[in-house]
Amino acid sequence: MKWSDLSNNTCPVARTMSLIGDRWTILIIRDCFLGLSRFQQFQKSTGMTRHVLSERLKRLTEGGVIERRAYQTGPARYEYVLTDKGRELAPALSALRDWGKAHMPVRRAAGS
Amino acid sequence: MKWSDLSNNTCPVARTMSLIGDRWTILIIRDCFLGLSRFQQFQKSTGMTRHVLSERLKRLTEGGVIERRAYQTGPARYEYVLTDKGRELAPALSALRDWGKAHMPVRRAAGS
DNA sequence: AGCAATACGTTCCTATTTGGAACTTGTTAG
DNA sequence: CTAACAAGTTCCAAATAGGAACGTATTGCT
Repeated sequence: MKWSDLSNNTCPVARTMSLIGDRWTILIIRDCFLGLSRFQQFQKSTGMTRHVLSERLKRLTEGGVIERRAYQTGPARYEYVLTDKGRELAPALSALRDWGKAHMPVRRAAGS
Repeated sequence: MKWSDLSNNTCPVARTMSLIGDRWTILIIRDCFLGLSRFQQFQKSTGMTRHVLSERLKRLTEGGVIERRAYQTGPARYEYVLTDKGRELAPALSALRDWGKAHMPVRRAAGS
């Protein structure tokens, strides 16, 4: 079975992952909660490639988690902000953050 | 930047995702919460390939989320159960499930 | 004895996804 | 006229996932 066939799974966790379960996606959503909204901001903050960022933003927009909107014409520029649906991921993000704080200590880099 | 370089990120969400943020991983953890513990059970339940399942179980075991233990000798057979650390993912799983129930309706297959 | 079934994997090959860098587009500032 | 900014797209190589077959150790059936 392919990952992409998960969207009609009877399990709600599986359906959730089919939309936000790809690499990097949850970090974009985290950035949205932190107030970031622009392409370059996401790219710099997460370190992901433009290529993948572009694809993820498209998917999240189609999925209704974020909304794409022009913040200037001229050279058209867009930003991405959470929808109500997206904001309701707050409890999930909090839980993942709390778990990370409790169970995923930062390993100090060698030689520091 | 590579996905695999995320484990020492200063953000706890990023560190969490570096361990459980790969495809299928959260569905394995869901299955553990549902009481499944064996290789074939996970494979049947999620539909993922043995190949990937094997890799994920290794990683979750190394990460201390699950524990691998023999449930019979003879033909050695192993099962995988959540550790305390793993069980503490319950709030995150609940949040993802609730969000899926609320926002990810099942699209009925064509012709049903 | 010989064969199928069970069950945890590994191996091999192909297909899809990701990583990295360069390029595109439209406008303003120097 | 050139550089800078900012949101992407394009191209290619590297890594990961999908699918099927194979390996291994034992039990039960005939």
